[in-house]
Amino acid sequence: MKNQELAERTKNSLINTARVQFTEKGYAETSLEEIVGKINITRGALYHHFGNKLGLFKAVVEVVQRGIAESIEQESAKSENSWEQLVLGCHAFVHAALLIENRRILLVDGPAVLGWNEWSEIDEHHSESRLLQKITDLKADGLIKDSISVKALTTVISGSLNEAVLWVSHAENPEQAKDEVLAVIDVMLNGFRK
Amino acid sequence: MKNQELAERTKNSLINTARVQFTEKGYAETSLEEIVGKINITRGALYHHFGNKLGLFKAVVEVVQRGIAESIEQESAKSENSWEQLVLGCHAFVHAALLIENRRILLVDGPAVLGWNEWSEIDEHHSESRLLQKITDLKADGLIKDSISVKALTTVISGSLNEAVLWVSHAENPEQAKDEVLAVIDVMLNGFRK
DNA sequence: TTATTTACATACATTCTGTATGTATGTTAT
DNA sequence: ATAACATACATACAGAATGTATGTAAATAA
Repeated sequence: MKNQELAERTKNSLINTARVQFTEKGYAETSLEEIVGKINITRGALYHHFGNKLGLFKAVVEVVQRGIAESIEQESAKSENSWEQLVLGCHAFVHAALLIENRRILLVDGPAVLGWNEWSEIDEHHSESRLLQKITDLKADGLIKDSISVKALTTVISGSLNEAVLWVSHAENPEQAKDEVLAVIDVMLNGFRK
Repeated sequence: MKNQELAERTKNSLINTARVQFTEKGYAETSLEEIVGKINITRGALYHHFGNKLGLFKAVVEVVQRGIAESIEQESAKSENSWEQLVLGCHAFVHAALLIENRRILLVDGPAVLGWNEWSEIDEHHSESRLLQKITDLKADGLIKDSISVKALTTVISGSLNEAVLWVSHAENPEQAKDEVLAVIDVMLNGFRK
């Protein structure tokens, strides 16, 4: 079993340093040599474990998504009220997505590099699926206006959160911007309530 | 003046075919040879006129943005009512962004390739500035809830529209999806109304 | 203990972008 | 009208990056 844990260690090292590089320079601008150089191995190891550059990126994306989903889960569990859980979840997403180690991969490069189909497939296993589930429940409980499509609403909310995070992160005063954005989101969510 | 119009023709050809290629294959996956090959010139001409690959992409983005902005302008002008103009503008954006020749460049590659700063700089000269202006006016006229920040609201609306378009374009039934999304957007906008 | 798989390294082929240079044609100044 | 210059490209080349094919030592299985 010494071989397996060695492999596991190299894979994790690759994912971790790749995440840093992808975050700092973006997918296209990071070379694989840059990544393997940081941990003193060669591209041979990388190609052995991940097949190609995209394979490594997907592995990084998985880690990022898992982290976000966990944050949301944790935060929204702080309330018993179903509607409050939605609000808490949205706020948690904003907080988590704002973190440097998540932002670019989650909001910019992820969708662009992987393309819509592959991206939403991954997304649906994580944060977006949580949001969809919550909204489906709220709709079933009659807490959301009847005229509204659950999937369309999920999309609209998700999109607004994404763009909001990007704006906040580039605002002159990010703290204030975050407050403003969260306030707008609260109003928005309330607008969908029955 | 014969030289100038020749140059203008080549530039337009490059922009047009580049737009097609960028739309079909994305920025990273299109090679410059592919573009110049289609119109039987060499990369020399391309580099002469646009400096580099990014320069050509920016030129394409400008064209796309201008088109979208014009659609919005035109549609929203169909009403005298200020609030209706906002709604019409949002709907027009959805329609325009859904067009194949705009979608990918506007919603996926544009922001990812150019990065937030450069993208918003271009965006602020076109569609986003129109939206911001409209919302600013509505706020000044007391038609929007007081607690809401104009810039944050603009961001939220813009983000929801973007994501909505992407979802509609990949839906099994795009026509229905579009109707659903527009309905959600109307509800959302109303939620911000005072 | 021999065979085979695993985890890499090394070497190489290919494909891009970008730059430097060459050239013919158009434009301007005298 | 012609010399000087600028423009609009084409051509050739350098450099970087991905991906693939092959080699190898260590671990594991037979």
